[in-house]
Amino acid sequence: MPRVSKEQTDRNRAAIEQASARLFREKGFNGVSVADLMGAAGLTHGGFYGHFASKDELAAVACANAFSQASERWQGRIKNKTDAQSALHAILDPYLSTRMVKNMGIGCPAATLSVDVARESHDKPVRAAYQAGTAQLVEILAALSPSDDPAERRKQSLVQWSTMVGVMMLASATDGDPIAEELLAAVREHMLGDAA
Amino acid sequence: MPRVSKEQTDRNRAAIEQASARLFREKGFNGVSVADLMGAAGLTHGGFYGHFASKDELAAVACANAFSQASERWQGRIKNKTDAQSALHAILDPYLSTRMVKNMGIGCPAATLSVDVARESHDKPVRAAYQAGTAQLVEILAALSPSDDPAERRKQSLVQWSTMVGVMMLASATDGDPIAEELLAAVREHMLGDAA
DNA sequence: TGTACATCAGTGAACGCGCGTTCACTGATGTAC
DNA sequence: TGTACATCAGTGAACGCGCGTTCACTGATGTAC
Repeated sequence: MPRVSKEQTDRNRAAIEQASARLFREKGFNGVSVADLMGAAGLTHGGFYGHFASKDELAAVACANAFSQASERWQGRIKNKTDAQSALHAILDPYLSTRMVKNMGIGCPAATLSVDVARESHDKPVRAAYQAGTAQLVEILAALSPSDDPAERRKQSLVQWSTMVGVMMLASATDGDPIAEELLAAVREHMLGDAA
Repeated sequence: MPRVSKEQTDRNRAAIEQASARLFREKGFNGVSVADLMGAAGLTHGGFYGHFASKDELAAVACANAFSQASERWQGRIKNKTDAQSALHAILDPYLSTRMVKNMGIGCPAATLSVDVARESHDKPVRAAYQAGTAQLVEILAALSPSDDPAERRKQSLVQWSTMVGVMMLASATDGDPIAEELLAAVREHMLGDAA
């Protein structure tokens, strides 16, 4: 059947990256095999090394993509908001949701990949991708802080970020237990003034 | 060389559990083999199934132990504190530390095991252990809240808990980048009023 | 535009390796007398 | 208390399996004329 057109090759690579961004978040770097990833993209495992030098390299690409997608989604949600508070709400409301808790594959990569990245050695490319992605998202949050002082905005956004990521991971890990919903509700009320 | 005395058997089992509590946190459930665990306890892999029915069962035991140790350490730190604020400080000050960030093996199991647990299926014994441990620690925090309203104390403690766990994971994942220290400093200042 | 051929994306068997788990075996421990 | 023997904690080879990666091969794509 091979060979395949240049356009199809590009589409195949994109499909591998997209499947990886989802599956790595869902099952972790060690929880998905190269064959799984290629299968999810509709291919067989042997062709993998025509697209990527190693599974580690793909992990970095997939991580970067996951953060880029999150960043673009955030930007899209806030771009026609007139005040900082409603912009923050537009980010937090869908972020702090049961849907995100139940679907790690589409959830925040900062949460779902955090422990995987923390266990990677410091020279692995995926760490750089994670750090860059984190920096990107924190900057968006910092811009929405009401404070005049940039240092204060930065600090506030780092605390917010910690709470957001923490609650998503705790709620995922305790999913099925009432405490998961309690966590989400408490943080929603704290950050959104939400009664739901 | 075998067999071994009853006392030695108990010591061996304790050594396996202790090594597991550390290594699972450090490398994750899938990152450590049964042979690794037994080796760390000074034994060979074959004897494992005399102590535990499966690696999954040990994961649950190790998780429960890690939470119990954390809970006892917290209780010990607050037991001779006269007011709630200094008790909270006694818990948070060593918790929000670089030492904990750099040594996942001794770090908070709620943080280091969260994503591993989140990826386990709902009927795995380790999930129950994680949920019970979480409940234990949150109750300690809730008791230290200044509010009169129990529901308010509970909500505050859940938000605090999310922030604590989130910052530890984010700081671990970004360790080596300046943002890791920035995260820790921002949360310390937020929760402890710490200038360090 | 049509033909001949080189390229190379994808296939699937194969590589060495490490995994969780099983099991026949060993020999010190614990016990019965 | 001392001896004979059953027990069983720990050993290490072996099981089937899946992993990341390599590679000879295929045949449609892309190109040169």
